[in-house]
Order: sequence, then structure tokens, then C-alpha cells
Amino acid sequence: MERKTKQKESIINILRQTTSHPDADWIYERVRQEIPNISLGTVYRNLKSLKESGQIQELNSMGEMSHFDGNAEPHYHFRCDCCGRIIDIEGPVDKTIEKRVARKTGFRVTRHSLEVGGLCLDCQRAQNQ
Amino acid sequence: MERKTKQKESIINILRQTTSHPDADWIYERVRQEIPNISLGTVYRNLKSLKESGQIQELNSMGEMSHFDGNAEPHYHFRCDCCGRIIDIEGPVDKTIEKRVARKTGFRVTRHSLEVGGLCLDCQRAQNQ
DNA sequence: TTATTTGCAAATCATTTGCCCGAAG
DNA sequence: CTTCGGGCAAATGATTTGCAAATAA
Repeated sequence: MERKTKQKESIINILRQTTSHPDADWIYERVRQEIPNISLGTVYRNLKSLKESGQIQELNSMGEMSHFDGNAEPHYHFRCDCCGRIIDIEGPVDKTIEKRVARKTGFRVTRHSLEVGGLCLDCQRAQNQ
Repeated sequence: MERKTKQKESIINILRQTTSHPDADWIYERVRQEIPNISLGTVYRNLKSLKESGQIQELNSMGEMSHFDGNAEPHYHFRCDCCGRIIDIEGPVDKTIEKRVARKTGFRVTRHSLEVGGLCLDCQRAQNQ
């Protein structure tokens, strides 16, 4: 099971080549340049299976539609409240957060995600004019 | 503007009386016990306005539908990957995260949200059987 | 061959909106 | 009064799904 298809290959390549955390529709338009008759449903199905196999991440917060991240390594995100862009934050992920919560609550903690928000550089500039 | 109505009163009271982070539909069913002919659209409209005025928080992540939190104070959340429950995590919010990101990136950082995930106590027990 | 994936279109599901009426200020 | 909020139903928009045909293994 888990067949290799040109559709899936193309989707993961596109995702690996961008750092822009695109949504399903953007990916669809991009793939269409290589496979013009691919359907949006196929894009969704492949995004789902790539996510389940841990090859990509799905981001989504505050009533926004899902965005996808070709970088499966854990890392934090910044979301600009003005332009909506999502930007990776460099720097190490603090695994001690999971330990602290586990100790305090007794829950088995296996993941955490941190999103910071505010204004990106471009939008700060735009605002000062 | 911002009128006081029995619909909005009822919704915020319900939200203040629970720690279960319900979704819009659960709230709708609850309010209906007090105001039987309220419409779901009204629930959504009021949740939106309560959120915009900062009286409640909206939570939503990973392709889940929105959940609402009557506690407007900043705090972190635990989401159980098995039963889907969202549980408040006590303990202080670390505002230095925002400062660190701001210093490193130059972005204006005004908020951050942290969600940890794993298995809650009940689901751990259920799994060991 | 034969099980999985695709394309297509229709279906779903949460959420939003238009419109007209009733109620708050 | 006059304007905002409510009820209802229809609209929207992202995502999922059913199905027959295509394709990877």
C-alpha cells in the first residue's frame, strides 16, 4: 500500500520548494502547471496522506483555512495579523514544555505547537505611512 | 452600538459556567433550553461579537471546528488526541516568548498561543486495557 | 491481475449572509 | 422613532466522498 504517483510526487516537490505555507488551492494551481487535468480532490487526498505519513505538516488556526508546510521538522510559526502570511521561526523547539505539562497534569504529552502573532516587517512599514 | 440582548446574555452566561470549551452547536443546544426559538445564526453572530470585544476566546486547530472559551484571560490548552477534549492548563503564560521572537525577527509580536497535545488521563486508562 | 488512486461532480458541514420584522435605546 | 439585533432560510466556501475509469505494483 502507499503507491507512488506523479500527482503525489508533484505535490510534495512543490511543497519542498516553497517556504510560503500555501493553502490547498494555491498548491492546486501550482500542480496544474505540471499536470493540467489534476483535480482539486486529488490534491486534498494527497495532502491528507502526506500529512498522515508525517512528510508534511498542516497548520491552521483561528478560523483560517488550512495551510501546509513542506518542512516536517518541528518548528514554530509567526502569523501576521495584517497580511495573513505565515513565517517559520528559526531556533530550537523547547521540548521541556512537554515535560513540564506532563509532570504537572499527568497527561501523556507527545506534541506541542506554538504560534506567535503580530505584524511582519512589511506590514509595520505599511502602517507607518 | 453594542446592544444588550437576552440572547447574548444567555450565551455568555453559558460560556462562563463551563470549562469544557464547547463548539457552536453545543452552545446552541444549551441556549435553546432558555430561548427555544433562538437560531443558530444568532449564536454564531454573538460568538463573533463576543470574541471581537475580547469577552471570550476562540480556539481552533488542525482542521477541527471552532471551540469557544469563556475564560478570556490568556492561558494554554491541552488537546487530547484520542477524545478531542480541550483542557485548560494552569500556570503562568510566558510573555518572554513574545519578546524573544520580536528581538530575533524584528516583527511586532502581540500575541502567542501554545497548544500541547497527547493523551488525557481517561484516555490513558482506556488504552491500558 | 487486482487493489489503489484518479477525475469528476455531487454532497457535506461549519459558518455567513440577506432580508424583513421586532425590540432596545 | 431609528437603528441594531434576531429569526429564518438560502448562500458560501473549504473539504470530503461516491463512483467508474485509469494505473501502479
